[in-house]
Amino acid sequence: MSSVNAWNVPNMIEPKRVTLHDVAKHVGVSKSTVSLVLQNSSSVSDTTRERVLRGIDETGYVYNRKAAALRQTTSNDLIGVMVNGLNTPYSGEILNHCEKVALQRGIVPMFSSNADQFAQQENLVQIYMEYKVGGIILCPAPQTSASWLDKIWRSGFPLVQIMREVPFSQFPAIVADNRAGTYAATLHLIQLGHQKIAFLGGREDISDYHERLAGFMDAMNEAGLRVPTPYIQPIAQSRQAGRQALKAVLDYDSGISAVVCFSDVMAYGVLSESRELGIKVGSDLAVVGFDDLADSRLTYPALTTVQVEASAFASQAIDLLQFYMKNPQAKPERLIVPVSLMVRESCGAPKTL
Amino acid sequence: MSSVNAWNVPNMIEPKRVTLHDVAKHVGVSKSTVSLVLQNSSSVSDTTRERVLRGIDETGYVYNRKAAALRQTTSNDLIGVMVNGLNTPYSGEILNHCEKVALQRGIVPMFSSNADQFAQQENLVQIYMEYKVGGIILCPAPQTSASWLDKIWRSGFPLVQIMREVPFSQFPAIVADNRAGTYAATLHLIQLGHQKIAFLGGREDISDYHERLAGFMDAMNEAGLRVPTPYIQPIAQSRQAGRQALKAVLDYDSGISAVVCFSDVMAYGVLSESRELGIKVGSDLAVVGFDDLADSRLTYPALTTVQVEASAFASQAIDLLQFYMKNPQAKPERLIVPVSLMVRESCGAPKTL
DNA sequence: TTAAATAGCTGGAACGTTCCAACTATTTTG
DNA sequence: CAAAATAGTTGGAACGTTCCAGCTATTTAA
Repeated sequence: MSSVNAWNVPNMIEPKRVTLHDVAKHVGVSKSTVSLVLQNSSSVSDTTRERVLRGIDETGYVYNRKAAALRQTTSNDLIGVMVNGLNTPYSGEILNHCEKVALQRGIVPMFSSNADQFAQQENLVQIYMEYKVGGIILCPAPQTSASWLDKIWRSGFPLVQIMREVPFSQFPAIVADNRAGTYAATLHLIQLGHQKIAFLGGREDISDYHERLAGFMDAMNEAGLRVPTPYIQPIAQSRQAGRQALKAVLDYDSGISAVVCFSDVMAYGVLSESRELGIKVGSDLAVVGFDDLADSRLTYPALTTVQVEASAFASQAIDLLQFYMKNPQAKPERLIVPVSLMVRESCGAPKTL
Repeated sequence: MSSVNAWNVPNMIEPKRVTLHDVAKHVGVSKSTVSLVLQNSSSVSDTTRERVLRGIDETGYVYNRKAAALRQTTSNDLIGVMVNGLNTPYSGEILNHCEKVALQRGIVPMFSSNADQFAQQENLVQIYMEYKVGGIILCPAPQTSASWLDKIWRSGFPLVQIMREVPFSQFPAIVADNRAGTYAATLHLIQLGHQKIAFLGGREDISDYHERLAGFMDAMNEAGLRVPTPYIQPIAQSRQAGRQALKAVLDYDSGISAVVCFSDVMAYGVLSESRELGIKVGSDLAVVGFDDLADSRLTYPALTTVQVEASAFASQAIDLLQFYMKNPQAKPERLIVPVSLMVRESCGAPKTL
């Protein structure tokens, strides 16, 4: 083994930190000049820039963002991004795209999750503030109030909501076209001849649930189809919940021939449960999801679902946040991410045609 | 709507930042005292602590971590955690548990992903250093070298590897008992009477692949079973890859009756493809995975798999990192996370018995 | 030819903490 | 009762940057 091992090398006691000043001395300029080089200032000649850059390399200098941020009046290279779960598939997509976009723009995202708990959200937003982030992207936990959001803004931290929004608040938000999505999905099922259609999953204390349910109801009402209360099963959203919800709803009415799921993950649960119950998805039961996770085209049968591009959330959220970081007084925008129904096999062949 | 809206409130121009000094003046003590209160120092009387705390509340003071960190010699309340993907299920579990553990200990994790690319890893670790993290937890990207790890250590940043480790390096690492895991899984299949068993998925440039493959080969060799080269399909790991790999391997030998998958995600792909091909998993084909994601007990059939507790990775990684932050010269530990075979339905009923 | 403008660089003050040595009461010890 | 120890508090010097106003040559304008 050619490499030197850590325990053979007791000199990691950091001989001394190399600072801007050290680089300056080494190169023979002032620290101000070195600082200007780091900031890509145009008022430094190419030759000195060259020399300083080399000096930085030779001394092994590493920039100290903490010191920099202390002096700077506004910090626009650090933002907080809080989702509702670090291990939920759709959030994962968001995080992934946020990181990509942020890195492209030279801004560093501090990721965290509120785990759908307001207390944790409060705690972590406090930490964001202590780190003096330039702004916050937030998927608000249940029980987040408009006045709380207001408090954050007034403390000087621009904030944009994603995926969900606090009811009756008017703060910047980027949400999917939830209502249109479930409407399209439900309409599609109705056109296939289904009449007894259930709506499975979601939490009643979160805005997107109501929007998606509304889209479903729109289509059902327009078609004059009845929706008995037990057809609606708002029992959170997880694979497990999907399995339970399907069982519950079929228990109530075994004639149900189609289900609209709050999310793809719910739908995966429905797929599993169907298989267990010996129900053939596609022919016996039509299933549609919401989100269009990468996996959804790889299930069998492939899942019909409403696509919401996670990358759109990510890039628009960062765009919008940066906008508010520059213009904190600007009018709050509410952006709608378009959706599109991806028809695959899980909704089956036409029944009436 | 009772709340005041942001755009009605043009006074968000931050009247002025409240500092330690302001709090001190407000309470009538020195800034040093306020600082001591913030650090929970025992050398401040209960009555003044009380007063200061109230003062902090009244002035709306928010702690400035950047300023604090600038003065502190060592920062042990901020660490970097880099996984190989923000949107891969197992990494999601790790992130989730890391956040939980970190928050309990009052340390803030900066999450990021190297996307399995060394260049991105280098870039982000540089940023970690610029933020003066106290240490780094890293799932190393392919092509990470021992000398690179050494460089990080020597710059004063303790680092522990998780899930994988750089070959021929001897730096702290926490890895699953990969070899024992696939050995147990393969042995189980052999005992069920299977003889033609394939190994699907994984990347040859990452350590865990070789360990898992070795465990598989151990069991096969011990049983005297042949493993033609095409039985081994190292084509990354994803649901898509799982589908492809199964097709490829059955194409080569349709007599294969069992597959050991590099990961659960691979196995999900195998499950989907089997269904598409009309192969009954459990009776026609035995499938085992690796990881035991939460979903794996909810698939149909439920997936037999090797369980590796993500929470163990998370808490042990943070433990170990904190240890090295305190004792940078300590001998590097290599911790093995135990695994256990979870027998469910996807490996089917005994064949020979 | 002189005044004004500019390009390039500079030293010092500031940012908001923590650390340190020192200071004052108060309590304990011999 | 004096000396020593202790509990509680304090001001000032760091930490490593950025910002600002100013400085010196050089170039441009009049």
